[in-house]
Amino acid sequence: MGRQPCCDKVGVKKGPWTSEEDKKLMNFIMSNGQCCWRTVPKLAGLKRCGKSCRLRWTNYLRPDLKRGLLTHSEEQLVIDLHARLGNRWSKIASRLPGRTDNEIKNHWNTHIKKKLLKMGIDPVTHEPLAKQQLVSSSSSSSESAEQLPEPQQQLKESVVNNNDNNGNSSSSSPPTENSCSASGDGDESLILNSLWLDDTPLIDALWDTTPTSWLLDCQDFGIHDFGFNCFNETQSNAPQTLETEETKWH
DNA sequence: AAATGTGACAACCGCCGCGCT
DNA sequence: AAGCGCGGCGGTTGTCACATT
Repeated sequence: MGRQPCCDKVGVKKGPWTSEEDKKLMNFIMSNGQCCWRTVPKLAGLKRCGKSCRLRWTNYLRPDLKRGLLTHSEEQLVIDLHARLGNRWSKIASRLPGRTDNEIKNHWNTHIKKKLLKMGIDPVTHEPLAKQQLVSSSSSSSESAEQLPEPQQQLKESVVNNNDNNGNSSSSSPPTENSCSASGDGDESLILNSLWLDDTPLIDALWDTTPTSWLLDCQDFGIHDFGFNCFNETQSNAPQTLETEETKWH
């Protein structure tokens, strides 16, 4: 005999939350704290599944949440962490204060993924698409027919090297990019250890000192057009960008 | 101005690991 | 020790808003 079910799916409301429901849930959590989600809907007077309440709270109602688009620095950080961790959105989110896994996942799927594809980078493996085509010539996928120009190859390599340095400044063997893909597992424990042991705030600290910001700098005009001058400019502007964009969103 | 297409985001679904009974 | 539910996670879908034709 285990526990009682989280909710008897009969009479459980679905769909978008109303402001009334939000208020009830918010009031309940604020006065009682987060505990035992199964009982929350009953005690808070909600006809929702406990799971739904938890999701609503963590993704929307939590007072420490930032709202609005991810900032430049956050986006860069997400890309870097994704290269290391794959689709482990909760792990990625844990490194971005005020952001939820759902939010980051959505942003990845709607923004970053497309940007990387546009730049000729596979959003799953973070490898240049042209390079992948050489390896697996059988794949005639039409996802992106763009060829990767030479300069980007060099830049991409700098990303790889940079990632290695960031996460593994210690003597442990640096992870390969393939080991970071959603399916790959190889040295991930090492990667994770190095990430979790590193308590320095990743935003700004990680990216402002690295050449990887080229990824985002190139996003708007396409890979064929970028110039290298943008690096220094953007790096020096990054902190301001972060600040201004954050204040822009309530 | 209306119809259609596209993008963005909130929410749901199903699976998994852990801990409780 | 085994079974079961809870909480958490990642993938997917639904819906709304905005852009384009």
